[in-house]
Amino acid sequence: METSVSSQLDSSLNDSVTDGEDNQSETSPSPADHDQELLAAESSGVTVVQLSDGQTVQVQGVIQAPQTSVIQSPQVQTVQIATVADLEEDETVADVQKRREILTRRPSYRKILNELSSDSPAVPKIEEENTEDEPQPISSTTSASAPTSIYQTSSGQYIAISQGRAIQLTNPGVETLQGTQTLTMTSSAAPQPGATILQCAAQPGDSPQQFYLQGGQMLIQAATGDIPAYQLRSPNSGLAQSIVMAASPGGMQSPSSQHAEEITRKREVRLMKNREAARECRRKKKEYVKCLENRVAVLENQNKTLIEELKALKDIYCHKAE
DNA sequence: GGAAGTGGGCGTCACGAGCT
DNA sequence: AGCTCGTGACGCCCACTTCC
Repeated sequence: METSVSSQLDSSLNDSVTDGEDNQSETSPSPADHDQELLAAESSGVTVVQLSDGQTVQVQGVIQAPQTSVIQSPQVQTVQIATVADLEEDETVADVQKRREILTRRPSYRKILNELSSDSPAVPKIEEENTEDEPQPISSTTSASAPTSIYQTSSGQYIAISQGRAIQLTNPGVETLQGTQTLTMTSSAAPQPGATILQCAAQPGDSPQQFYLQGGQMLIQAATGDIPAYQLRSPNSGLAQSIVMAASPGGMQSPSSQHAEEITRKREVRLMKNREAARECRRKKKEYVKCLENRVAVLENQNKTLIEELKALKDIYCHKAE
C-alpha cells in the first residue's frame, strides 16, 4: 500500500508546495500573514524557519517528510510520514522486508534517525562513530575544554595523552614526579601506514614495550612477556576514550588469583563498555529529542501557514459566492 | 551567605533483543 | 546457550538558581 499511496502523495504534495506558498504570498497581503511563514529554504539539510517575531531560525536535523506544504488532514500526514520510510526508488522487495523486520525490533535512536534520514535528506545521519571532523556537540565538558585524554587502567594507573602527543603514565597515590612516566611517540618507524610507534620502558634498562597508535584507534602490544595483553577501545567522537589493560604485573601468579583477576578484568571491561554505551546512548537520545523538537517547530509553522492559506481561500470563495 | 530546589551528566545495574 | 549491545531506571554528584 505504501508505494502507490505515498508516491502519489509525494508528487501531488510537491506540486502543491509551491502553489501553496505562492498562494500564501499572493493572497495574504498583510505582513501579519507572513509572520508564521515557513520559508522552507532547505539547502544542505538546513531548514530556515521564520518565527512570528521576525526571527529567522535555521533548523538542522529536522525529521521531516519530503513534502513541505499541503492542505490535508492530519491523518494523511501521519500516513505519509509513516510510509515515506519505506520508500526508496531502487528498493527491492527484500529490502522492504528487511526494513520491516528491523522496524519491528526494539527501537533505537540511531536506527530511528537513520531510517528517517535515509529517506529525508533534511535529517542528518547519526554516524556509526562520530569523527573529529564533526564539530563537537553541545557541552561535552571533557572533550570541549580538555585537550588531554585521560585513561585509567585496570591497575589504577592513569594514562594522559595530550594533543601534543605527549603521554604520561601516572601511578595512583604517587603525587611526585617519580610516579609519572613521560613517553614519546615516533611516527617514522610505523609498521603500518599512518601508525605511530610509542616505546615505553618502565625502568631504565627494561626492554621497551611498543604501542602502536593508528588513526583514532590505539592498538597496544607488549614487547616483553611481562604483560600478556593489552586491549584498547578505539577513541571516538570526543567521547572519553578508554584503555583496558589486561596486564598481570606480577607475571607469576597462582591459578586462583589469575582466575580472580580474569573475573575482575572481565567485569572492568564490561563496565567500561557499558559506560561508553550509556554515554553514546544519551548522546543519541539528545540528538533524537532535538530532532523531534525541530520537527515540532517546523510542523507548527507549516500548520500555521496552512491555516492562513485556508483562511485566504475561504475568503476568496466567500467573495465569489456573494 | 547559606539552605533548598532544579537540571544535567554520569556510572551502574537489569533486562530484552539480536547474533554466533 | 552464551555473548554483545542498546536502553530504561536508579542513585549520585555538581553547577546553577531561587528564596530566606
